[in-house]
Amino acid sequence: MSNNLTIKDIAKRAGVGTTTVSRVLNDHPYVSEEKRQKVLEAIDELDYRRNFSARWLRGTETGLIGFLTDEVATTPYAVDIIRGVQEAAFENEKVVMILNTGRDMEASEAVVEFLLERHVEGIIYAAMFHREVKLPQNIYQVPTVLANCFLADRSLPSAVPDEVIGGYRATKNLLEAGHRRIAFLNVCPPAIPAAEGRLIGYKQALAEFDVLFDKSIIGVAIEDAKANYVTTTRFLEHPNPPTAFFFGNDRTAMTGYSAIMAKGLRIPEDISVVGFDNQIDIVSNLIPRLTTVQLPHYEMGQWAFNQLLLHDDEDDIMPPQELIDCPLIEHESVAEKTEYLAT
Amino acid sequence: MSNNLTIKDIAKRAGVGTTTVSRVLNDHPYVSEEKRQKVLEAIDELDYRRNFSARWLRGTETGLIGFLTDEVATTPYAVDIIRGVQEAAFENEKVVMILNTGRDMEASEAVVEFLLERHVEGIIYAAMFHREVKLPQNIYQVPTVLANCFLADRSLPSAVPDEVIGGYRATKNLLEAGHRRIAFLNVCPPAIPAAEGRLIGYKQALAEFDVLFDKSIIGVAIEDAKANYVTTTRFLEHPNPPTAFFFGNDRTAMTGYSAIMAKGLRIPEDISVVGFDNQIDIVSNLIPRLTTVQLPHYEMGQWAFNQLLLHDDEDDIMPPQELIDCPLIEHESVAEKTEYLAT
DNA sequence: TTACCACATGGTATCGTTACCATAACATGT
DNA sequence: ACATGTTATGGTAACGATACCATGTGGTAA
Repeated sequence: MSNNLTIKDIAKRAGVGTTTVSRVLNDHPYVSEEKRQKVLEAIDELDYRRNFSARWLRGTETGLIGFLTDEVATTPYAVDIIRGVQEAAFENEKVVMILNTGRDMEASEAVVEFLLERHVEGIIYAAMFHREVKLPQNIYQVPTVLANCFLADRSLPSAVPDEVIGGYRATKNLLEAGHRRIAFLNVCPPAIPAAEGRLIGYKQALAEFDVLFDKSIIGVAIEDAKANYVTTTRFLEHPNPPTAFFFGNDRTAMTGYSAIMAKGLRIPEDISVVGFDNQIDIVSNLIPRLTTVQLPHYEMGQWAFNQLLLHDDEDDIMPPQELIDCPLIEHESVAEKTEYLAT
Repeated sequence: MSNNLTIKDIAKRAGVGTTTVSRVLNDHPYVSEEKRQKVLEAIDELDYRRNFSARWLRGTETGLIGFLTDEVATTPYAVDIIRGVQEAAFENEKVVMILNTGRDMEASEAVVEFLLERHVEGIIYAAMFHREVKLPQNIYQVPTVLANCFLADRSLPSAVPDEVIGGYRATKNLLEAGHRRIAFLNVCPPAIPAAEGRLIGYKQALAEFDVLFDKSIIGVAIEDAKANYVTTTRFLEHPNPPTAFFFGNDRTAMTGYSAIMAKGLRIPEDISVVGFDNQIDIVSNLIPRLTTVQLPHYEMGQWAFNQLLLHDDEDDIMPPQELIDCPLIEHESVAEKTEYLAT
């Protein structure tokens, strides 16, 4: 039922002034232990709850953080960004409003307006996949931090995955297992940071092990499983075929498994495989489970929130652009390639 | 920058009273077109935004809806429930606060308390998978609706998937393609509604086609890919092997693909497969794409929100328990089994 | 003794908006 | 002419919590 008690009610009940009640509620000093107890009892007995609207009205702070995204709330990929933000926010007594905007600017602007109307203290903008974003101008009216995306002019703080280290770790893992011919089905289009970074990491690892980069076993992973299947098959039929595959994402690795098995080859005995993204449902239901690289969604969310708390004061200094590590998650899809080690 | 304009400021600027401004803002009658224009101009020029805290303080309504869940925000499975709620809420000018609670009662109670402190108008409680839930007592202090879960005593409105029709559709699809031996790896434990319902649906469809229920090709799909792989293999080695599989979820179907292919069998030419859940990343990256049954997450979210809007007045009448349809999503993993049709 | 400070306490103005009341102009019906 | 109703308008008291100010106690240093 509607319980509309105010601090006046408990003040009366406890036989004190409203100010004293407020002091107890906010842990302010100058309240005798005796009265504090009385107030707490009264609160308990009447089962009173503070009205946060009134509270925030007085202080001009709303305690609201906006979480804006192109479509992250809709998709499973980056759900952990939300979790990261949420947990950090909860600890800081902030409330997160999650909204998604379409991709077009006008819709975004309207949603930002919605947040501004509610006087959010800050906005976190997250993208579903690591990419450059363009934001509506009105977002600058409130502190904003980006997660899993960035602006061309770097005018806002931003956290993105360190794709290079991810690509490096995946490749190095295969090299250390003795593989020297490692096919790479990179994500695409090639201009996006994931594709660029992972390729650099791949090359770095190869160079470290004195393996020449061979363009003929580099392909692209697109959003069409059939096409990826064909690409994988083609590489397996290469005159000098790879002994290992590095797939740009776990979904493609999954399709790759099919192609490899269809050729009568075993994983990892004949072919080793590494993926990227650590999509848990895919990774743990492949046989054998897929070794992959984790995208730091949770960490980006946490970083973004904490950045927002700081952001308040500092202003025109260069906004930080954070690269967050991508750890390797090892499972059973990589095996030693002893013949090569022997050479 | 901090822009602390109030309706007083625009009242002054427009040369009218604050009441008139408020009337314009809320589309109330009794404002001349002339003054309405002046006010709108002033709002535009000063780029004023309403303070929702003050607004809600006055009206006692906070416009807040709490979305509570055991772990849905953490997992990709039921993300669409959120989307359903969110979109309905946005249209109704409500703000959704998403929070997750652990499984234990004390944590839940604390999180509900957090929501109550903020005077939410209602709570939607969602579960990650369809199951019975127990809720902390304090949740009854505010209208609450359940999505993808239910209470033993049915004391709150609830929307759950119609598992029976789902199981029926999946099985019927295989029967219509001519299959008569259909292995079923049901979800488990057997006491959960998903397992019970789908089994009933499976039996119903068999009965309709005069096929006897054969316990020897019924198994369980557990959260261990290896074990499911073994189960699938075992069924394939059955003296009278199935020509089709109905897997209790897409993850298990995915593992099933591996087991079937490892036997040198083709999908769908030799073996037809149907899944359950419509987990998009799995469904569309299997080769061939998996025919499956959709869980109505989005619809449950929408239903729950709309129910909350109604719930306000009605009280002790029996709270509705809604069964929501599970449509079949057809892809390429099912093929005609003409031999059987010929018999 | 006086002056000053730390602690304790409550009254009240205030935050920005809207509900309510009061006022006024003008039209309509009797 | 007068009562009654519709439209327009603005002043002001709430809403509930907190910041600020005022007051009062007791203790300690000068």
